Amino acid sequence: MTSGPNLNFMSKNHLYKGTLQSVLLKLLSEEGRMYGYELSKKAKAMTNGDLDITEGSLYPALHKLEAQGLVEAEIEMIGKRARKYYRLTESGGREAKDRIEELTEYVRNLQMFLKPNLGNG
Amino acid sequence: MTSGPNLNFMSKNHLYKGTLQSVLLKLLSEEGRMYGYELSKKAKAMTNGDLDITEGSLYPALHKLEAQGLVEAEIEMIGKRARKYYRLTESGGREAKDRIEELTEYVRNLQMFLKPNLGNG
DNA sequence: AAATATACATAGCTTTCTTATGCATATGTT
DNA sequence: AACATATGCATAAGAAAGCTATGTATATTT
Repeated sequence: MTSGPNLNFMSKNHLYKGTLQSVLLKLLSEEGRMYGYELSKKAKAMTNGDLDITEGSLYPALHKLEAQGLVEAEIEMIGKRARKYYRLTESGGREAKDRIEELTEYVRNLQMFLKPNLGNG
Repeated sequence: MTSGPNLNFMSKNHLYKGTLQSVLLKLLSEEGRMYGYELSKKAKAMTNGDLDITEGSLYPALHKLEAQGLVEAEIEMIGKRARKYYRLTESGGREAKDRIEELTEYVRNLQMFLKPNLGNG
């Protein structure tokens, strides 16, 4: 690496704390069926490279969602490699809807907080 | 209170995880000089009642900001009661500016994430 | 061949926040 | 007067979330 240094230091992940489950549910509710690695890449792409979900967060989070009955998994072999696809359960679908609303309101509130004068604009 | 029950249960605080210091710095950068209790009330008012900064979060956070040299405190007696006013230091002012930018970008990214099709609207 | 990307997983740690508790004064209600 | 609520600060103990580090293995690119 002579020319392009890795800019992976100083990620802004800390702000996303508390949003991870909601983010995963949102993606699954749109794409229908995704696997872990795919989820993390998609999340990153959709947040301008800001949200870098590490494996240490991602997989435990997915397992937790599964344990809560919000998603269900299915392993698919791609050549010799196993891929674990997740999709929302019925209750997961309802939960996703709620979480997305909650996230949306949260964003609206943060925006109001940042620009109180433009709150109703 | 016979008619209006307390709706203090089920706060949505969890989403705000990671934003507390930034929120405090933002308020101080606008108001110039505030005390703890005032900060928590103002934050709540500015987020539609959503962000309820408890004392157990608030005071340790302020102490940490002080230890980092970002704010400085001054005790003022109101009658017999002590009030601790905080204001940004010079480096705190710079930090506040950075944090506010970061928060703004974060909100922008979350919004893009929630409505990718309206991203450039 | 070596490096990087894909793909999953878990243990241990740190940070952040919540709950619970404590103390004290001021104000409003009955 | 008594009681409840609001104001105002503080800390200890615990929970929750996420990060770092590590492990394993296949696929692709250089």
